[in-house]
Amino acid sequence: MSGRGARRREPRQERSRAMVERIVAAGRDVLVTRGYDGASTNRIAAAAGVSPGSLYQYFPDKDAVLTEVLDRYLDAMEARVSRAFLDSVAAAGPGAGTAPAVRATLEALLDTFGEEPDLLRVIVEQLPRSPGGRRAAFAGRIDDLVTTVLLTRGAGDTDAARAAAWTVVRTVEHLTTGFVLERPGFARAVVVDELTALVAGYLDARLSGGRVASDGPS
Amino acid sequence: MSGRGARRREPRQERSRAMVERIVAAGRDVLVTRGYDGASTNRIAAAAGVSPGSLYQYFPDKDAVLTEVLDRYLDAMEARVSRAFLDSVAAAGPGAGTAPAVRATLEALLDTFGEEPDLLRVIVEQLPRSPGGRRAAFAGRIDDLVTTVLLTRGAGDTDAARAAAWTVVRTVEHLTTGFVLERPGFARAVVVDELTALVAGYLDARLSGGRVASDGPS
Amino acid sequence: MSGRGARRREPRQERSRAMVERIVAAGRDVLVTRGYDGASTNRIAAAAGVSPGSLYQYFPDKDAVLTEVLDRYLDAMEARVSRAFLDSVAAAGPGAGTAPAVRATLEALLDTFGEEPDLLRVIVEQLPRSPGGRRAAFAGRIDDLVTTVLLTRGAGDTDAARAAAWTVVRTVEHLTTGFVLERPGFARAVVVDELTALVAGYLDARLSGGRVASDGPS
Amino acid sequence: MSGRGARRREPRQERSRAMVERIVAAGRDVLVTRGYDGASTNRIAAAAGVSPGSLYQYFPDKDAVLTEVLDRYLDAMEARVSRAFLDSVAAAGPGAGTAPAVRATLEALLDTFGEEPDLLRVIVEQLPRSPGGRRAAFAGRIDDLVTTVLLTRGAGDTDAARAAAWTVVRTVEHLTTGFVLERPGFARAVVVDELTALVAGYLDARLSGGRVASDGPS
DNA sequence: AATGAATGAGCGTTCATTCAT
DNA sequence: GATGAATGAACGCTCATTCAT
Repeated sequence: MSGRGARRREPRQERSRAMVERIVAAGRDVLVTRGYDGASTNRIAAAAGVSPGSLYQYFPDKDAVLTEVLDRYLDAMEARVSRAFLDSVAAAGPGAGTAPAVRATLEALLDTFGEEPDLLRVIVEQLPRSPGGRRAAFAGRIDDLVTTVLLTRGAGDTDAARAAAWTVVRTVEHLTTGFVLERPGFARAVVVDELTALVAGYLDARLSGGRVASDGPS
Repeated sequence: MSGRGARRREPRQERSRAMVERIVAAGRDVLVTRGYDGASTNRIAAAAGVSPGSLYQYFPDKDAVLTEVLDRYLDAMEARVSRAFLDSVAAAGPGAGTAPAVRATLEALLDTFGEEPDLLRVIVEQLPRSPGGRRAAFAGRIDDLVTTVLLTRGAGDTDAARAAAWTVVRTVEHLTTGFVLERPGFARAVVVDELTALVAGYLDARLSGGRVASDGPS
Repeated sequence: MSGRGARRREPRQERSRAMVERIVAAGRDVLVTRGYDGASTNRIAAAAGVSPGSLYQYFPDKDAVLTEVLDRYLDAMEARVSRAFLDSVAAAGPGAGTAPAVRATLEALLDTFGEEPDLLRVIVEQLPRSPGGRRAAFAGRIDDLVTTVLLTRGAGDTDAARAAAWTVVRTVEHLTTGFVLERPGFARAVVVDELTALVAGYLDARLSGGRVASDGPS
Repeated sequence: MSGRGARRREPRQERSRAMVERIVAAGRDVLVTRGYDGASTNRIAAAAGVSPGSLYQYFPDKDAVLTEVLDRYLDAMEARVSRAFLDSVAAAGPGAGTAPAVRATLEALLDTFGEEPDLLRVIVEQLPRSPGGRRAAFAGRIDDLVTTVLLTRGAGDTDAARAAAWTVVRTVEHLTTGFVLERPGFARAVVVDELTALVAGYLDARLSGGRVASDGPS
């Protein structure tokens, strides 16, 4: 995961595609069962029923395999999160506060993260993050999505919306995954309530009257 | 970084203490310059101007060196964060909202995290986190601190205070480090404003009237 | 040499088999030239003209290489010793005393041990013996062989035959190897005579009249 | 144990002598409890309550310590074995066969070897023997002793006596230690009987009529 | 004499990667 | 393409030995 941006070659044949699939699936399994340190190329190739040499036919190096595993997880996440967010926004309608949409989004997120906690854990706890890497890109796209919605909901200028989006996206991402992985001593309903209060309160203030900070900005 | 709690021996002599210092400093440097994977014992020893054998007179294994580097960083953090938080609370006084205290704490946090961004980066991005490890313990102690203050400020029952503390601590931790490491396209003052709005709004609602969620709890 | 029974993988190809041969041969050479302590994996690999990694494709650990060297020596020994013993017994015929058979066996043994005295020396002098290890097993099988022959020759009960076999096997093994390794100041013919007298006298007494000890047993 | 003949310096002072004692005692203990591979200089020094540097004040290298441990064991053995042998010879008187003396010697030997089986085991199974080393010298001195007695009992020429002594000494040594360490499935009394028959039969033939080998010498 | 901190060559082993088949 | 044997640099760590104090 040394952020060199190594990508796999595009397979041209059906056979090749199947091989890539097996390798990625094996990479995922080995990653989950043996951890990042145990995810050696030889082990992944063996788990895929493929020779080490073949692995290198499709992936330039070890990181590329794990990057692909991560990419797929992140792509699936992004699709579900985007959809859940947009559905929630649509369902809540324009009139009310943001709380219903936030709450619905949170529920969807917790459902999603809870589905593969083992993979989530190894990604969050063991996979090195590269500064300009996939996770940053992922978050950046969610930022854009939320920014757009905020702007349509009457947030002030673009910069303010971006800042607000950056803030809530990271907050929600970190606390939902944190809840799933830490399993702190309170119920899921509690986190949902708290996070809804936290985020909806913030967004409502941001959207209605613009600047709020009663103690004056710095 | 296997949280088995391996600790270095207590040095008995000034000479020994100096050696430990050199090794820890070298560990820090190598960690920053070569990353977690590049932080081999031989490299750390060489950077410290010391033989590999000497390293093992003071540290039982490789993890112990990096754990010590992390511990020192975390201990310093905890001291500064705790102090900044308590000072901010005291300075703001009981009457006003929480915004001034939150803002002051955030400023202190950003100052602190901004001092060694390279080390912060490698810690956040590359060091494996173990579930019961030092970083969890660190966060747990900050949770306790904030919980206590919330209770003295009129939060409801202990459980509610704990949930609120868990929420704001993770939010503030993640967003302040995120700002320092991501360098998103807006100014520090903006994050401070946004985070102050986010957190103070949440806490004020939590402290004044108890449950707030206007859309009804789940 | 930790008798955990680690065995090498079965080579699948001719190429592989050749590699195993080279490694085992190199292990033998290094063992003989540098001694047990000098028989490091890297040295063996280098002597075999092979990388350390290759060694570990065929042997699970260091001990497995040396165990294989020892096994081959012992297997060859056992085959030759068994054959020589049985041939000698057959050639001597049932009527006469045991002396001719004993003498022929001794000659064969001294021939055999004298062929690779360097390897014999390092095995006897430097290789750790584990109580339940290969050497014990080797001796045990020879014990069985001799026991069987003694029983067919009219030894008393099984227990007596086992004790007699145990006695003569160890005696012969130790004195023949001792002669080869110590090179005491007398000729090979002398040892053969003395050992023949020692063993044949004992066996003849045991086989003819049963208990002999004229001073009375304890 | 590389047979380079390294010896410790002679201590000149009482203090020094005490230190040597502690080191040797610690060497013995560590050897027995941790085996040959576990008997590192640092461990021995620590067990002796002495610094590694001090150990090297009295012993030129690691082997010298273990050699000293072995020497003391061997010296004690030699004293006891010699005495037992000579006492047995004297007690049996000149008239009878050799059986009573052999039997008494065997009993004494088994008593002696049985006293510290742990140390005996590690010496026999793990300590490298050097060709011209202490154990050879030990056996050589016993050879001389037995040779002398055989000559006084009417053995033929010196060479014949030496060969007979060499033969019986190795036989008795190997089988008595073998019985103690192997614990084969029969009683001590059985080994005593068998060995007595083996050795006494041989010696009686050698002493009475000279050459015996009925099948003709080679 | 005595200490014990310091050394550094060397150990057994792994694994990302290559390349002859 | 696909294989899998082969590579070799590097790893974490040990320990006999030295030497400044």
